[in-house]
Amino acid sequence: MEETAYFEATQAEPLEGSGLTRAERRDQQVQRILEAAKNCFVRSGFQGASMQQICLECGMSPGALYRYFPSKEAIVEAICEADRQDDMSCFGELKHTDSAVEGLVEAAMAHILHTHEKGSAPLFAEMRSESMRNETIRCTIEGHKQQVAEMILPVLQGAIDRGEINPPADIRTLMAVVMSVGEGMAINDLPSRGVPIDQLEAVIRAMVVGMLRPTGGDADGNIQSTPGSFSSFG
Amino acid sequence: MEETAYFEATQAEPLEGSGLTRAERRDQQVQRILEAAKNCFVRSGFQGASMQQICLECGMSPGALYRYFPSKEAIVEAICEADRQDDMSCFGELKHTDSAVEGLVEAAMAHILHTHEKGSAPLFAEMRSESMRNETIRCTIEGHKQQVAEMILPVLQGAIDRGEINPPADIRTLMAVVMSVGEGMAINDLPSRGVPIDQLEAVIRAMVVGMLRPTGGDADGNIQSTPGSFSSFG
DNA sequence: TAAGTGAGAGCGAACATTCGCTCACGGTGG
DNA sequence: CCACCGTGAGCGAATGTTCGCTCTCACTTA
Repeated sequence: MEETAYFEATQAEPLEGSGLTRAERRDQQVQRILEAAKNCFVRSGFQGASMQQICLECGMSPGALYRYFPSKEAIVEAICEADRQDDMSCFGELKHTDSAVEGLVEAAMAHILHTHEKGSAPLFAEMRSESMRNETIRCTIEGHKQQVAEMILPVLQGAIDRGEINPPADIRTLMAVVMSVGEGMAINDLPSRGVPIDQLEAVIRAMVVGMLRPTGGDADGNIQSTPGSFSSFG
Repeated sequence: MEETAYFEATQAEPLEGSGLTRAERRDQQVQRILEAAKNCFVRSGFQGASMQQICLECGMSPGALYRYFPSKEAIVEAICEADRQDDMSCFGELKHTDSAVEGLVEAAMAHILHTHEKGSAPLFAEMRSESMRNETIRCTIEGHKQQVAEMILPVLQGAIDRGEINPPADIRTLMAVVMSVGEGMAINDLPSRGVPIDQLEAVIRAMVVGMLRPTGGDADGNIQSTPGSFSSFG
């Protein structure tokens, strides 16, 4: 039906027929609706926001809006899909890392900062609770989680196989905890609460080190050496 | 029969057990409404659940229900308040521990298991997203967090002062991360996803050890003290 | 003890809104 | 000319809440 093509050209210039294809203009309108709906959903929640509010926010009549989306639910789904796809971009560089600890730390920090900058924590919280009762959104979220897990897992498994890390539990449990922890910190948007980034990173690194237990030679893992002799053998 | 559903549930039964004061009966009715509303809210969300659904669930007419709560919002607030108060019970024993690591691990496990058994993760997710736009609920949640923080903080601060632990960041950041991590794991309800409890505890302990850096412990996370721990190995 | 009383409990139809959504119709670019 | 874009009044259903009513029961009074 509708494609949620994700163009960087979010500069939805007001409706001028200035040299735009019909398809281009259509995409532009879709984007306009999505952005307006996102604002409304953040403000009032999926169920609390009304179509009238969305119409008002994007300057369209109901009839016009319903030419682009068949229902309110479709808008919600499109927004969730786009948000999760955007969120995934943080984990792209995970493949190129050779240290499991640093890879996880970087991914966590990227995720936290990305969520903070985009201000998408409220929307994610909304998605999270909506997923408890909406099948489609649950699938969207679960699919996203699955994809993220499939990026993290080989990194950890590889490190285990090479003997670089020695986690205290099987990898399935480890993954579950890692994902939950990441979600908890992203949704809480710690930077907005005045938590300094470098301090945050230090705690996260310590946490990751504790969970993964890098064996002896973690060269690049610049763990702040403590005066109190923090032993790190496996 | 079907049409007089309200009458059947309400007036017939309590008449028998009339060893009740008016005030006692009133409390009983309030509880009945709260439980019914909780079910509805878990099923459909705060905004999605209608007063009619709640009325049906607790076997009362709208008129009767509105004698106990002035508005739907008041019911939501009462439920959030009760849920958070119940949630707090997990952290009561934190004072009696002498090991910061074991205290945190026990508190985390207690919280996770409590949330799992009560099945309150969906309600908490709902509260979490509602708190983004509802002032009263935000205060309820923040107040709860504050109280939990005030139980954890002195344990950590004491351990730092005594030189038992050496965290990689200041205690404010540490607290923020600990709270976020705890929330992330409670809300994800890992036991219900098949994560074994002992494995989960092992990872959490390793995580806590990593964050707190006990000066006397070894890298396996086995702390010598605290025989009262309900865990075996890590 | 018997009759009376008033406040509270409960019912459920009805209230004014608001909801998501539709449709007949005017406009416009290709 | 046709195919699309956009309008906005309006649909039926559902929303949270109210109100006039009946009934019950702990209480007073005779």
